[in-house]
Amino acid sequence: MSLFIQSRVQILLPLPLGMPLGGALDYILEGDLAELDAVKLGDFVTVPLSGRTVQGVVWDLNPSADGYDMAKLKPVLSKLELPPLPDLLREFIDWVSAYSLADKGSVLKMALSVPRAFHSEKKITLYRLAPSLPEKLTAARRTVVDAGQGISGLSIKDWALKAGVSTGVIRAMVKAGMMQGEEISGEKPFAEPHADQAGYSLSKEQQQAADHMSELVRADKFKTILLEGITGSGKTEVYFEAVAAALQHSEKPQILVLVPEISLTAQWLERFEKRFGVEPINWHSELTPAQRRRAWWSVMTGQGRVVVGARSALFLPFQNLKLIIVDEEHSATFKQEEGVIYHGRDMAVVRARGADCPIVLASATPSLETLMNADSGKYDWLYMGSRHGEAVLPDMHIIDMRRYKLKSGTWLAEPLKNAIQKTLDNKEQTLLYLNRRGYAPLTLCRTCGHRMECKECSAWLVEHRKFDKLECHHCGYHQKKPSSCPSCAAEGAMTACGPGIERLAEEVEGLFPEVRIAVMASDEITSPAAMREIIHSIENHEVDIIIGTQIVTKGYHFPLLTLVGVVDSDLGLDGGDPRAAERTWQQLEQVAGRAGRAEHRGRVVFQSYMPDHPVLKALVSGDRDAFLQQEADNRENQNMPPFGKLAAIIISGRDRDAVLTACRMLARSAPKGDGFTILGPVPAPMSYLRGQHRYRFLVKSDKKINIQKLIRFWLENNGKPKAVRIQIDIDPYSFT
DNA sequence: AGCACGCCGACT
DNA sequence: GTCGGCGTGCTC
Repeated sequence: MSLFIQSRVQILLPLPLGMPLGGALDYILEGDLAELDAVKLGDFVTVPLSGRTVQGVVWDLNPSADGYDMAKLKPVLSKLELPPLPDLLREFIDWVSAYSLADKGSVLKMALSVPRAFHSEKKITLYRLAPSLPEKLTAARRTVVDAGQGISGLSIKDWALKAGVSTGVIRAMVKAGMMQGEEISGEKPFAEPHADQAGYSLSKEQQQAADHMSELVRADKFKTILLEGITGSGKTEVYFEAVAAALQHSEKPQILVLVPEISLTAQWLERFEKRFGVEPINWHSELTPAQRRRAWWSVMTGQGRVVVGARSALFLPFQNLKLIIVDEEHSATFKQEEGVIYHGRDMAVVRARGADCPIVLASATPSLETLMNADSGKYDWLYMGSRHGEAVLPDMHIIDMRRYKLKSGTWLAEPLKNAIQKTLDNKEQTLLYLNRRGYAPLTLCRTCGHRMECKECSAWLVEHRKFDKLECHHCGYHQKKPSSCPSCAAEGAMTACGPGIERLAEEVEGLFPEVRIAVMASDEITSPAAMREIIHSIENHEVDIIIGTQIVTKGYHFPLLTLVGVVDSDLGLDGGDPRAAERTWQQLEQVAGRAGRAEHRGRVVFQSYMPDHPVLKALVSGDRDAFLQQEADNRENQNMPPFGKLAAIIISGRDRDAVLTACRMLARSAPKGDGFTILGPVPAPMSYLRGQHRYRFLVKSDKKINIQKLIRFWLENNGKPKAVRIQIDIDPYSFT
């Protein structure tokens, strides 16, 4: 009779099934699956979808009956024998989808980005000694029994290893019934971190911050803490104490540490291992499928303790999340710009609120948003203003480049060259910072002025002499450098313009022929192992001068590094982006922080053509507060975040006319009202990217307006524009 | 994401 | 004539 019980359920499929309502699909539960409690929220099921079978997650057990035509519904085919997706993760997915206006299926897809995780799950068999054993045993079997007292479950291989016998002995014992096997579904567990071994000796300031955080961890409640510590103040060691507190405070706690670029954190991993005795669980996009499955399962089963990962780790199925740390919280890398567009730091706070656990935002240069939340008392604010140990803050000054005439094709002014020489004489290290990969950012024809541009993007092609090519940094397109001008055919007239770090390295080699140089850029260092190697060679003083881009700003600590030269401090200061100044300040402050982190006093030199710019003045005078206050005032006057809300709507497509038509349509139907304005359309910052034309609207509103609702209303009251894609970016990161 | 449907170019 | 290119649209 149970055959006649039927009920409607909603199943969310990990597929991008259309915007903006694209939610779960309706199916019917029938037969055994319709029995009471046979299927629960979060259960994994298989369902038919346009002729094939797909996996999905039960999202609603009692959907309103007026949805999809009941007669057309198809049945849920089967339930997979798996634990359900945790409630908190389901709620988080709902929240992220509602906030970012990305459809739920896409968000679920991120959470389930585990190849074949619930398909062919690994089975491992663990063995234990049988409760009663014969009196007489062979010598080998005796050693196994002696070694195995109180051991509950090991694989055959681990038993053999433990007892020092061959696997044959164990196998025979299994066959003879002296061992009992239990088949466990799942992956090999990760080692447990040791929280109780001694930590570091902390300064009084560090200890206070650590104590405060540990107390909040023990309080076991949602709370956001800004841990602000100047570069070199030892933030990592301090938040490790909060991690230790979380590990000690509860049963099977789980801890998430978000870092900006996981593949570049070799030093961080070493520090973690030193403190906790084991490696943490890594989560990032470059894991192999097997690594990914193992990490996901360890989190899903509650076995995994500490995960360190990129922003996507927020979507792991934690069972018992007790603490989140966001390291370098100001970092732009936390903003995901493709697919589901979200800010990892902001979503981390939401995740912590859902899990009702504390979250620590750590940075030497916190974002304006975070500082304002701390200032208003919404966040707890811990400040560490002194460097750990003997280290003192570096001495900073600006070189006014207008006073020096540089030979063409060179970028280092006299005072910086002298400073480098002096540093070399002292047997210390120099870091030259230039945030430009490649040899030269522009190649132009001296005869006709033709510029080498990407055909698919509105960007110049950057010369990479090392790889003998011109490359687009936006889409990856590359070609050989032409010997004659593609426009006027002039021979040998193609000229490199402007500096990239390769070219800077060339200049340095010319000036100091004897020195050992390391060039650090993302295209040179392609693996964590390569990074580790280069870091070690710097630590071992096998390098005198480091020439690097962005990636050197990430928390490295080199005791002998005493001089930092910022080759072009003005990069990124022009252009109307209101966030440019803040970003440049953060970047330069971070780079400057690399200097003099041990007993040697550091020195930082900024080369600039705009020495009076507020960013540089703030850096040199150390008067951060005045600078940030001015930034805050600017934003307030323009009603920009965090004072008002902002969203970008990007219309893109291969066919420019279709894009413009869609824009006109949207402009015509743009809602009007109080408390908000819709600006645009204008060409987006990269108006032609990967062969896609891109135009943008900006929606700017007061804080009290529900900007998501407004955008939904607008887009839903519009016919579906043809042949274009509409992307919504809530809280866009760059807003020119 | 798949998969079907559909409307234009060069092949036995 | 038809094989097949991939643009467009739909899936409970």
